[in-house]
Amino acid sequence: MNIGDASTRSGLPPKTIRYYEDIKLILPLRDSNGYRAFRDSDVHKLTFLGRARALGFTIEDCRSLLALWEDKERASADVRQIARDNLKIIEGKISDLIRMRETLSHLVEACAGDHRPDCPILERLGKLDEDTDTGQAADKRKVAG
Amino acid sequence: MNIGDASTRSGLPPKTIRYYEDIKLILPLRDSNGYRAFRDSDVHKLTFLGRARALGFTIEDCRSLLALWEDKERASADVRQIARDNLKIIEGKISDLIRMRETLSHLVEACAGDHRPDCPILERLGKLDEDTDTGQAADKRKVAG
DNA sequence: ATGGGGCTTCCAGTAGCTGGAGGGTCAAGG
DNA sequence: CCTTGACCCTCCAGCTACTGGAAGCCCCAT
Repeated sequence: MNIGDASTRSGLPPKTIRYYEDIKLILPLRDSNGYRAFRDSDVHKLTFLGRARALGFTIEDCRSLLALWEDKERASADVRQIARDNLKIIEGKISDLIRMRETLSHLVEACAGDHRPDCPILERLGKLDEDTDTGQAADKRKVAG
Repeated sequence: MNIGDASTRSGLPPKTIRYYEDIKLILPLRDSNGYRAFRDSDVHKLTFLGRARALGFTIEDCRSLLALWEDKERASADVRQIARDNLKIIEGKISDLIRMRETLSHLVEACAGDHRPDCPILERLGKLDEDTDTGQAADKRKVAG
């Protein structure tokens, strides 16, 4: 199976598949003409990767999950730990984003949005006195986006 | 004022400040020794930028907002439009992340997390039959993170 | 033989910084 | 006057997870 078919079946773009080979997440065979030759097991892995990525797992998480997936002796606790860590990260991003949404939606509502220059949004961003810093919880964490 | 003080006052790391100068968000003066010389207005802009970034605005948004902030003839509608677009993006990210959290938390709960290899998480990721793709809504949008 | 699509590699760029090397500057202390 | 240490400078590289594009080979149908 060539990369085009593997792409269709796994739902991942060819570019992404080549990238995954590059970083050694998959190791497809090669035909004599140099074309990648995907086995069903490769496609299966790609599908796995697509789903894991869609659930927010990083590439390195995926590498670990894939190894655990292939290890029939694995302990489910290992998998669960990775998933829980990811869940924590996702929850952190959600609360950061919700805080942003709160602030931003209040500001948007407060802004007349007409031809006049008066704008609570800019006032808030430029205010000198108060500490209007909105990023308290976003200290170390990379805020989603 | 040197970059260290500007950093302390604005809350942004020196590296970030240099980067902002690099991409021309700010244009501090220079002392004869080559050190950047920050005016109060520069620090004020940096603070503005820090707050805008904390609210999820992109660098290019920030550039526009800064221009509007300086333009005393601006229409508040222009500011509001940028803020609303950002709000939409944030809301999209939130719903993607909430979908991920849903799926992931169910899976984590379903997983025994012990020494045994049975694991619903891996089963779900590797399943062959059903379309368990979780990323329907995340098509084009870059899912937060 | 020619055309078109698919495949290959490699290079560069995206966003928004961050880390580090290698070196200049400045004020205080000995 | 010299050293020490905290600053500051520039430039290059790297992070995540791809994506776009150029240049060129391969294969099949007409």
